[in-house]
Amino acid sequence: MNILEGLNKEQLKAVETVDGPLLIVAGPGTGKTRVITHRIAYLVNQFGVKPHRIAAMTFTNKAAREMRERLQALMGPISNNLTIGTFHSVCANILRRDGHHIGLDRGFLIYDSDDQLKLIKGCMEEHEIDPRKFAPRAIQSHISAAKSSLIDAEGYAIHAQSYLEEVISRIYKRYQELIRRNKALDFDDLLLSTYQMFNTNEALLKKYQTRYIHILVDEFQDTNIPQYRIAQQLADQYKNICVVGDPDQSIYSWRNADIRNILNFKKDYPEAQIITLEENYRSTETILSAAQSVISKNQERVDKELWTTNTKGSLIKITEEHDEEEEAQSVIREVERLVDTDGYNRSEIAIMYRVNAQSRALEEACLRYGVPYQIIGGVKFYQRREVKDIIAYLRLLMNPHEDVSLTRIINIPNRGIGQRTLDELIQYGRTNEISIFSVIQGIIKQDNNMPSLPARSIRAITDFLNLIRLLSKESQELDIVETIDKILEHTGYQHFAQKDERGEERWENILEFRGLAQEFKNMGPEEGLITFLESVSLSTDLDTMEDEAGSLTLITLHQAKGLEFSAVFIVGIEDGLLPHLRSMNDPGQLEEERRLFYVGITRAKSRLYLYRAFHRRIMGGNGQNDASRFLDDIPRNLIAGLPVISTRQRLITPKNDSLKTIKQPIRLVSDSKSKIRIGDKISHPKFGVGIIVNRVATDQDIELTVAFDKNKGIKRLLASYAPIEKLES
DNA sequence: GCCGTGTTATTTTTT
DNA sequence: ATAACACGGC
Repeated sequence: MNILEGLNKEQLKAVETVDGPLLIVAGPGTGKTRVITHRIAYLVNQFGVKPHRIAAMTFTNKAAREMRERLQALMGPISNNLTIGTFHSVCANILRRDGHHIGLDRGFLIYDSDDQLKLIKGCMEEHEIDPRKFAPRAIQSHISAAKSSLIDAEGYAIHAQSYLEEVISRIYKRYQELIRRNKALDFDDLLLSTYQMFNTNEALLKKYQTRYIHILVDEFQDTNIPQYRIAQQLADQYKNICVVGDPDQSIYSWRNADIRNILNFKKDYPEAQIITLEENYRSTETILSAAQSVISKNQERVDKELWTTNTKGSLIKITEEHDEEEEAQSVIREVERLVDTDGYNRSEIAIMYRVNAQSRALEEACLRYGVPYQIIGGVKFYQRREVKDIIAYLRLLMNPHEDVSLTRIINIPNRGIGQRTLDELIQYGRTNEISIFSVIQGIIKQDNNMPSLPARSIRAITDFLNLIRLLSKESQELDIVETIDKILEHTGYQHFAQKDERGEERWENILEFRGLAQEFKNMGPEEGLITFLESVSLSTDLDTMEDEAGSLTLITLHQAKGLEFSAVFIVGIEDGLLPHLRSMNDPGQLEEERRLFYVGITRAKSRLYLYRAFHRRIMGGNGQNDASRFLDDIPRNLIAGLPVISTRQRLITPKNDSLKTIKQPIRLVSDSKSKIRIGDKISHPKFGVGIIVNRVATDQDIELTVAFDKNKGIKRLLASYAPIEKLES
């Protein structure tokens, strides 16, 4: 198979330009991934570059996985030798291998922002800083911003000016001490430490520089400074650095992504070639030109004219609804119409929104109409309490001196170690700069000067110590799944998890977590534990998203980047939400919001729907939102639907509920369904078999409450919509 | 040490 | 409006 086949002129040029620095500016839908993968395959096949001498960095694990799969198809199993991953995972690997040069333990843990926050709170407590005066989250983001600017704690201290910076500086310093003592790195550390290690160890850097002949960076517009620097470091020997990005899709500045990297790239490599991909293969002409109109309103932007030979396609439909519930219902009805009459598959359709909270109304509507759906993000799987508990146990087996995890589970399930006792342990640990685990060991060995505790507490901490010791010992010879089982067994976690009312759900989550560990089962005990914990820390919901056949996708605009769907619904296009309230005052941030909208629009292949609601419950209150200013930027001739849309002012509705009455015509409940009674057994294509536990007939429909399988739970469905069938009992 | 109630912040986006 | 969190009583 010819790798160069079927590429357009620019794509071809991008693939064939293999020498020296290269910037590929790739608009949405222009075949970016295709170019990257073909370029890699071309390097290997045409020039005989060994796969292990090529590194490609992506933004998400999902993107990495996709790239790997495509390369596998293109060049077979040797693709396994390529270095492909997110910056974070690539750096984690480098640090596992060579971090000992800067005193890192091979089994270091990776802290997520939750762990980070706990540690920061602990530091603040130590320094007697009132969390009401200084929000821990704010401090956290300042520290993160500092690290993203390559400023370490010492550097920060030197330049701290204001009182706030003074405070941050103290916390930063202590935070860094503690995170090191816990043998952990946070996300930013993964990058910063790698950069610093290379900076201070020339021989080591040389080793990597010599190895990697080609460096590729995807989603370059969303890289931060350390990431760019690392890419530069790695590429410094051969200068074959290829970065691919689209400034118009830069939406992560809040995570310290620095769009100036693109400008700097041109400055740092004046000899760099620049190739722009402008032919869009994804969207209809209508959608593309709407996108183009929206983005062209940004001031800070290099012009780029996308074009397509695709057909005009349908007009963009803009719909106004009264409140978020009606918005959700209206969306779901249209989704179902697309499925029923236009032959769309639900998995080809996505609903996108600005903030996760918006998913709720949509989810409820899906449940009511019995529409199978999957929510990406939301309460993240690894963030669930029960899952984090088990992770904490695993981390302790890795390193019992890790205080954050220890404090988390020392009394979970309850074993009689209360706050009082724990405080005592923490306090002593702090003043003597030793871990809580060491304090416990000391007390039990009856070392001098250890805090004295009531006999009852001593018994409790002794039991805990023995538990951890037993588990550590056992886990040395067990694979990761068996280790999890031992944890569950010795802690009695199953009973603990199941006892409260959401118990079954929690237990299901644990079993799912255990299932995820299976993948690491055939590794050695330590290897498996390290790798599994790393994978848990670095992967997100999006990565584990498996296209559940036939499910509608609910997703934030941010997460949707890089994806495409036949039909896209963007909801909540209102001032305050789609330019988000927090971004409306700052022109720079406003432009980022517009880019976010642009990203959403350009996900759509053939149909685009834009929704807004007049009323939206915001933090309890009842908010009325104006239509988004961005709607004005879509030319009217591309829009079907409301004729008044161009004047936003007119869209502010009177307070009455007149719109509420405009409802979908009543659907008749079919005969077979109306016969369903309480106690009947029914089956549902997605939820399986369930039993009717309640039945309420309203004037228009029959609402059924159905108890499904334990992991699906209880759902309320409308008889007219839900694709259910009565089973003979 | 545990459980309940009241208070408070919290909601932007995530590797 | 919701959920985490703190405080106080048992």
